[in-house]
Amino acid sequence: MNTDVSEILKRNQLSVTESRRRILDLFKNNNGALAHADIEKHTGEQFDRVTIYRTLQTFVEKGIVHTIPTADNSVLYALCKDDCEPGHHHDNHIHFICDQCGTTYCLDHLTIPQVSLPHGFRETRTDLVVSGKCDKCA
Amino acid sequence: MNTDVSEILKRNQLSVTESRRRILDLFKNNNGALAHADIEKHTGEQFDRVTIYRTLQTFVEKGIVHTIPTADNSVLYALCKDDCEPGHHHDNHIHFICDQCGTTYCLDHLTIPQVSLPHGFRETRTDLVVSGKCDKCA
DNA sequence: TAATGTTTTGCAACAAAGTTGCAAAATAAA
DNA sequence: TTTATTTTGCAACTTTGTTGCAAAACATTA
Ligand SMILES: [Mn+2]
Ligand SMILES: [Mn+2]
Ligand SMILES: [Zn+2]
Ligand SMILES: [Zn+2]
Repeated sequence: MNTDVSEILKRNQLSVTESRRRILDLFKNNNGALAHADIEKHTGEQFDRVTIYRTLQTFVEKGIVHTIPTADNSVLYALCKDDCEPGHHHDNHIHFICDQCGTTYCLDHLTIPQVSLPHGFRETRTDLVVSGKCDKCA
Repeated sequence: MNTDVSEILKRNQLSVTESRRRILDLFKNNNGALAHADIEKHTGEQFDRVTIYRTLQTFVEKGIVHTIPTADNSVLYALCKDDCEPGHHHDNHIHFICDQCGTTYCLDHLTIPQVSLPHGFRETRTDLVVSGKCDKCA
């Protein structure tokens, strides 16, 4: 599993460091989305807060994880499963946030419908976030 | 225009205070969305930061304005045009955020398409936010 | 209009979240 | 192994948001 993670880092021209391996590993073994605070909890006192911020930022830039906007103004991060590239994400799937348990699901098989914008408007990114209760909490 | 604004406040069982009139007026004369910082700028040193926070919170609760989630983790507020009620918003329209000029548009005539969720998932709120370049910046 | 009760405001103090510069440590390249 | 490059942790700081409480503003009633 570590080799797996290291491969991803190398493929993206990133130095393989302990924090990056550890954080990427967390995403791999946690098929929901993670907030900055979640990562801080899971990694304990192991890494500095600043390192986590910078690592997440790097991962987003490289197209390894994508961000998910939420109604309550907290940023969530989840692994990219599509062929995302630096500066150009393709995670056009719907996200579901459970109000009860807090879990965020990447609904990979549900693609975001095409929106026909008013004349002159150019789309570069679309987020479709549904919140409510998940199957376990309903 | 002030009477207009006062009416809205009274209709929602809110005391008519200067800060509430002023802030609601801002929304009326600004048909995009406003961030907390925007309001702080427009009203100058007139009101305390805390008052603005509390006023926005009150407006959201009463269904006078609604929030718009953004990819960059900043909360935006916009006037409700539909028949929103306390604790129950009906602003199911698409939002567009221009990366260039920063303007946020409520695309009232574009309703959010129905999403068929996996079995057991219950929807309570759906946000569809498109970002890119608006007609003025394209 | 004036007196009274209720709500809202501003202040201060605090907590949480995020950013930046820089020297030390870790990693990659030679 | 040595050297060059990148990343990390620390400290200090900024920005954003929250809370308790007394003073001020507002609504109500007489
Ligand atoms: Mn996702
Ligand atoms: Mn809107
Ligand atoms: Zn749940
Ligand atoms: Zn624009």
